[in-house]
Amino acid sequence: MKDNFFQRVYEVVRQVPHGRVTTYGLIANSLGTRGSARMVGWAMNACHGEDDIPAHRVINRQGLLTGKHHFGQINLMQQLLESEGIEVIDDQVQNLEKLLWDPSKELDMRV
DNA sequence: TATGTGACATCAA
DNA sequence: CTTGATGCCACAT
Repeated sequence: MKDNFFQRVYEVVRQVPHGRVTTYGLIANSLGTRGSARMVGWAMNACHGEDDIPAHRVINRQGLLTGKHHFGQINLMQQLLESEGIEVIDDQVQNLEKLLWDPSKELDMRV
């Protein structure tokens, strides 16, 4: 099982640098499925069955912690981000463009 | 088999 | 500027 699609998403998320964040659209874009950012979120929904998936580093285009509700505890996601040195205010990541990590750009996923 | 849903993104009005 | 509607692909029922 584990379609390559999901594994790809997990792998990218795992490779997100510490203290850095990425967005669903960016991941979806790097996967080659631009616009299907939902699949990234959907994959994350299944990330509970995976091991170490820093889903808290994955946020939406607005830098909003949309998926915080799925961490089991709403404050948890913000706590984790702040713990990494990321400034989060009102469930929103500050300096998003500075912390934003583009896998298709920073990561050479030629294959 | 078909329908609905989903942690989003983008376009149009 | 804001709000609404559509698309995307995979999974669940």
